[in-house]
Amino acid sequence: MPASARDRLVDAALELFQREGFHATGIDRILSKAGVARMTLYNHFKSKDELILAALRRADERFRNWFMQEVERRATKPRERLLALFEVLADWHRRPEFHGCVFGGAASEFADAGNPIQGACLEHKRLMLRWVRSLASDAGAPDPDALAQELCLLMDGATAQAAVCAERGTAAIAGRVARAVIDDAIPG
Amino acid sequence: MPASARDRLVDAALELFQREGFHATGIDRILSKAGVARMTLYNHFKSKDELILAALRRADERFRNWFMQEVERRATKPRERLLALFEVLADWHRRPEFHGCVFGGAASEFADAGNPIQGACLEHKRLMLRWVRSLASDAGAPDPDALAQELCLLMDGATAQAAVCAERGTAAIAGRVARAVIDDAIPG
DNA sequence: GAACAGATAGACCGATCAGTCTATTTCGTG
DNA sequence: CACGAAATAGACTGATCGGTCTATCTGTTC
Repeated sequence: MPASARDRLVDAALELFQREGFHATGIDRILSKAGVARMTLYNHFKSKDELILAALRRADERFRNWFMQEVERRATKPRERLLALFEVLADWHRRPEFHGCVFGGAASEFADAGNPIQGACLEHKRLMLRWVRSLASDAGAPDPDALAQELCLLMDGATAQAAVCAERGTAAIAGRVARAVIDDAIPG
Repeated sequence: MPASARDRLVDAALELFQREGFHATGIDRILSKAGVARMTLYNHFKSKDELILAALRRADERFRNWFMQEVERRATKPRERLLALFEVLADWHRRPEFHGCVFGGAASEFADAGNPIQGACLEHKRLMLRWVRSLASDAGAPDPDALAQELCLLMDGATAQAAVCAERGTAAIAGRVARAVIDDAIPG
């Protein structure tokens, strides 16, 4: 069963947005990449901004699912899962199609206050934070909220640096700091 | 003495680029904001990309000078200067015109390989890293390079988060982690 | 005052932008 | 087979894009 026109649109849009940015990607490029007619797009989305929102929603869902599965696959003990965060992060950064965090890019291209695209970026970060907090809680952190904030900050820093530098060892640096932070935060 | 047409162009361009992004900012908006004629721009720069490069060069120079001065003003002892990094960072994030790191935005909008704009972003990060390394060295860190990488990663993480979240307490979290990292890295 | 350099306004170019509309075709369901 | 929904190609709009060109004007400096 081939993917629906709508799915192909969102996939094509997401890939182009990540690779070339949002404003730099024209509707025509998305259409030809998805192999879809112009009116089909506007039957499913009332504007490019709505397509952007759909693409970000898909990016969030896909990325978080992948990330969570990878962490669970690599470690079972809660404390080791916190460390595994940074191994999975390194894997992501090493992928040839890695072009930085698409939510960071979206937030910088649509920084006008109250833009719903901003909200989608915020929601993604919020969901990631909540998940890391649950890991921190499982690991017995006395203040799981603080630990999660610190670990998410380290992940965002490594990703931001990896997006600018071709050098991709930033996740390892973040992981090194994370180990100290975790050891410091979790008794025993 | 009024600023030269060229200076006004670069200033106007930089402000618009930071606030609205690079592709989203048209030449006409820059011209009218700078109060400069169209041909004057193209007498000084052969293309919009060259204007972008000039704006990034100015951003780098201005930001680094301000940051270094603020750190030096706040602390004299080398170790305290490392901690002051995150106070100055917090000040930056609190500024009403803060819209994230313009170099991160540029890198995400011009991610095509070999783009000179990428090079300008890389150079900025490289110069910041070098300066932090010299601070770490002054503070007696046995491995100033590693400490500087960790601190820069923390700064980038705090800035990336502050750009997405309206909540701006991220520099304080990074500073908290930084203190532990510094205490761990520097003997005594 | 003459010559020259730099800035000016604004018309103009071809390309592309997001979005609309029509007319045709495809295809699963009753 | 017939109906209707969905997708198709492609023409079209008005606006804007980055960039070029000309003709005028302003302000130094010999």
